[in-house]
Amino acid sequence: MAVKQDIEQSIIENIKFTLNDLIDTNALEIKKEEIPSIQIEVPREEKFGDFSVNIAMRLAKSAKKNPREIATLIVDNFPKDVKYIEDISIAGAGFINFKLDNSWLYDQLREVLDKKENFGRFEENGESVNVEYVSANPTGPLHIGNARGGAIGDVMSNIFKWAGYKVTKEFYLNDAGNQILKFGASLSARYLQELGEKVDFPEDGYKGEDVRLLAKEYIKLCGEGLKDVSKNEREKTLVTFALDKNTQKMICDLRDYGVYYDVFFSEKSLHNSGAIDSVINKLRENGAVYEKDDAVWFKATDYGLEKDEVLIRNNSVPTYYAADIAYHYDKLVKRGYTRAINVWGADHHGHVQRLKMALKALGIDETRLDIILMQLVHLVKGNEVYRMSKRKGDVYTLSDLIGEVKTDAARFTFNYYKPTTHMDFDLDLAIKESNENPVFYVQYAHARICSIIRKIGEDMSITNLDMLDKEEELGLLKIISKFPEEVLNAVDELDPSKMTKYACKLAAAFHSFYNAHRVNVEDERLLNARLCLISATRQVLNNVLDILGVSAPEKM
RNA sequence: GCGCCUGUAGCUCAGCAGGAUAGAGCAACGGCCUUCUAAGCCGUGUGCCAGGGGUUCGAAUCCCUUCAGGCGCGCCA
Repeated sequence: MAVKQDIEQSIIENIKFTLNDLIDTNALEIKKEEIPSIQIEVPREEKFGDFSVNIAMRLAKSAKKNPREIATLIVDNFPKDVKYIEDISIAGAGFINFKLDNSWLYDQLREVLDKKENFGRFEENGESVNVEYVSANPTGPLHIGNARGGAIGDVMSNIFKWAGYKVTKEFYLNDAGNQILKFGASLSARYLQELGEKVDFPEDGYKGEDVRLLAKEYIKLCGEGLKDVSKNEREKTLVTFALDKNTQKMICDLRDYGVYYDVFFSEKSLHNSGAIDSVINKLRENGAVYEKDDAVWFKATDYGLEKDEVLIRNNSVPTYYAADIAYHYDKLVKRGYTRAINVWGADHHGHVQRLKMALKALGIDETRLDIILMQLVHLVKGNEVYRMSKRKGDVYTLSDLIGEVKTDAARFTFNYYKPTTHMDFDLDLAIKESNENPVFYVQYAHARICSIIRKIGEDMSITNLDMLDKEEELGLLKIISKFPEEVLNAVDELDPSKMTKYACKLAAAFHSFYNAHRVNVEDERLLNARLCLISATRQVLNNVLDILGVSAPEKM
């Protein structure tokens, strides 16, 4: 627990104590059960102190008293000599504002220097979370939407780790189903075309150049032997070959992008292992399944959805939906993760409730599954709009992207906006103005600190911290103290952009300090104190950049 | 038609478990390097928080409704 959280907790406890006291002495005529949860916040304006509580206003109605009157009662009866609290005042409609003495900031600084790369990291909380992201069809290269999903998922995983969860990063490989059959037919057609045969290309096939290249490559490596085998066998062989190629390529591209996985989970394995049948049987036992038109249906309407859904088609092939239910059963029951987080494109939102209700029908608490729906990336280049369709083959790929924009900049940009933001990604701008990307602002702060420390040496003793009393020094310390709660906040909101925004705030506070004061001063005691301050700043910058998977350069 | 997301400064976006005078970056303009990295700092301006109703001590924030944009509503995934 960090210093700041301790203080907040102490204020809350003391207010509860005071309120109970006031009720016991009939100064406040309310029931103890009527006390709402006590909310504590940091006021926008410095002059309102360090912490603020609005409990007086919230009690006004039930206590039938003017908020300021209640605030006065609380303040007058608030315990004296609570650690760090210097002054309590009442302002506005009835806010109770707490002003702290600076010693808490110095304690905070000591804590950063003590915990170092673990400052902001929470102890294991016993929960395990499976974070699944990108999960693209391996029928073609990764596109820019996958790039956003990769950045969000990877950073969200890191945030969970810092917040004390045991994390598994997972990629769901969609290597089964209809689109694989289409992929096979496309490959087969290209294969035969390459060998000079006149065959029609399937209407809804994958028209991208990459499919032709895969066929060529197969011919080069394995020859023309598939010409005379059955269509079925040719397609199967080519698909196996191509999926493997594409999957390897995806893994490589993602690695270049700083995205690594713990588990690649194959959809096909669910079909082969009987997991799908087994989960459908469980649904059947729970009375959630019926048969109609030779197909097997899930009674989704019993769970508040608009219409029932097919689980097994009349050709006896399970749907993607059925596989996905089995997949999540595997995560939440067989593998026993306490939570599952999926990063999906917004075009899949219709699938969210369906999946959750199926889990409910299986007796699983569906709130254990959270879906981060990210809005699609709209790729623009000047006035041109890129349409991304794998089947048309007009794709701006992830490897195109990291060829033009540095990984650091791309990861930072994709995490600079909340997942719900509809993003326009202007390529010209991203490339041309890459120097204006806030990532450089943050990295520059880190490099600057390194430069100072290189110059004056790393030796310091953690003393004379109370010499840090300038506005910019205190401001920097306050931002530093916020880091742990920002981590928790990002987890609660499932929002990785909290981290980039925080990194920018921290860098800004440092740059302000840097321009206002020198570290390398005559007074050795002050020099030492400031060295502690920038050293802690560098540490926290390192920690937040670590979460973001962005490098912290020592020189720029 | 139904559902999800979005609408805040010229542009890109924060703020949305109701709270004090609505913020930041970019762009524009004016300052700041003979000493630690000017990829930086300091200062200046801008808002019918899409429109309209409601809820209450108080609404950008919650509810209803209208408008605008994006995305869904397959025995595709």
